[in-house]
Amino acid sequence: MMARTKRNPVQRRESLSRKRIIEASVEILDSSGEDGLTFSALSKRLATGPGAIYGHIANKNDLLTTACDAIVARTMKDCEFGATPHATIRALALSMFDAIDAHPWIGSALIRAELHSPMVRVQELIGQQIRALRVPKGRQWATVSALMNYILGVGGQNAANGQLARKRNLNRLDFLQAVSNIWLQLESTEYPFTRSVASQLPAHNERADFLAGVDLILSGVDALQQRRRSQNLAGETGVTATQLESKRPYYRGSRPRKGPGL
Amino acid sequence: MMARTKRNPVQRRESLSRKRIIEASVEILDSSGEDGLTFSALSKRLATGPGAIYGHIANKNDLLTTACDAIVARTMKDCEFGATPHATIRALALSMFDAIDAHPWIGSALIRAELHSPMVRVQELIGQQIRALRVPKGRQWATVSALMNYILGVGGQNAANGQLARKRNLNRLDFLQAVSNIWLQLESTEYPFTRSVASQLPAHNERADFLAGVDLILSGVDALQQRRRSQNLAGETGVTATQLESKRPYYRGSRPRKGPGL
DNA sequence: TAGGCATTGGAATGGCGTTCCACCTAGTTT
DNA sequence: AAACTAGGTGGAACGCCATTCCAATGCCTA
Repeated sequence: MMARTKRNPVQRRESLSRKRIIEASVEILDSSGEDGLTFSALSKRLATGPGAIYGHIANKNDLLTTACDAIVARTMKDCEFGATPHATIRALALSMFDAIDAHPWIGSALIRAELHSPMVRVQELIGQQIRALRVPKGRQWATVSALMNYILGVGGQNAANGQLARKRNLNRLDFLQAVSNIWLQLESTEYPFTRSVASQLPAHNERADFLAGVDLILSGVDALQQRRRSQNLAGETGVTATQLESKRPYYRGSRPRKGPGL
Repeated sequence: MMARTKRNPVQRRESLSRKRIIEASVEILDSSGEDGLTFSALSKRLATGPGAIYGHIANKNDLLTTACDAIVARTMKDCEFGATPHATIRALALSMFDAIDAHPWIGSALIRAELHSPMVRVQELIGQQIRALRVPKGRQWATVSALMNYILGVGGQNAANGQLARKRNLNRLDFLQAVSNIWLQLESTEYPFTRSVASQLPAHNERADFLAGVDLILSGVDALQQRRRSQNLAGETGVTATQLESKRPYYRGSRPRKGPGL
């Protein structure tokens, strides 16, 4: 029979490892952006060939997701807990906002990521705070979704703006001015709101506005909590089921692929 | 001198046009997914060569953004207005949710889109409702951001799940079961919340939960409005400025590119 | 020390977005 | 009516990329 004892799956020299590959990927992503991460660039930096990398990583998606997860994990470990659930959520939100700003590629990587991995970390921490706020079970999911999507959405948008500005060789202010001008040139009859916001755009503070949104959602949580308490309701669903027929029979498979098992 | 009379910029036969190209793109995207849209597939369908397309479209990004915009514009035109701003926002949210579900590629296209175009349409309609609710100027932007990011974020996530399920040849229920199982296998000490939600996952109703999130945010809007009224404040900023030093000097250009002028 | 096999790395592959340029045609000029 | 011309057209070609393949390598086990 063959060897069954495999304490270490072979540990050669300074050999390749998933960890080393991810570290190198993060370095490349941070220095050269998303487009900079290619298997040839990566293998050059690791002094090897592209083929070797595939011994440790499934494909580029895997690479991006894992790199993203590394940053998210690090961010959430360093994130300070606040005295109250509200404070903790705000702290987490700001940490994520800054992390995405510092590593803009996270934004798009989070989308590509397949359900588990990075998002779940965020979901968990927010969820714990939501539980601490005694939000009823039936509403927890929607509440966490609202917060998580806001944080990742606005964070990603902000980062995308930064990348766009860099591509155009503009600094923050010039970029916002340019956007403002474009918005001001829209049809005033069709775009009254956008035009009215346009002028405030260059002066606005991304982080302050970002936090204001978090507070808005949190105040919604509080309001529903208070209403529930004063009415002494079970409040399990909380959904007024309006227009709730789904229009399609949902998805049904056609094109088979391989990919790692979920 | 040369000809200056150019009534039509030349109209050959059934000639190519930006419109025809976008229509064909949408058809391909809907039938074959995001990966199916290639310039060779597109030019084959249009009975021409890839080069001809570049006379009307800048690049693939342009193609995707414009196709996305076409769907968003159509969706918002068909979207019914409600009796109240709340009702209108809910109707819009559901319309977008369904549109993204029907055209899953919109989700990723919206991210790639460069600031203007599709997002602005959504932003405008929500903004108009927010104004109708008499939210003070200083809070409008954060409010619209919260709603828009929630709608597009959750919608995109839902669509991504659908695509993932299709790729794995699973129907909705089996897919949710699989995700639920993965979540249940997480460390119970580290992931108490995620585990607690996992069991509810297969039974949950995406659209109901989605709407619940919209209502959550709207209730936050209402709560802040009532507080403002009862306290009779101007409430211009509404941000309690905690931890608001930005850590980096923001972005500063390095890599020049070409691309169409903003 | 000898053998075996997982790891390695570079060459090869197929496909993509994009560019290039010879051709063609509609509209203008003579 | 015939020649001209500018710009739309389409197919070939380019460079780059993710991914695969396989011969060579070197570590572990026996």
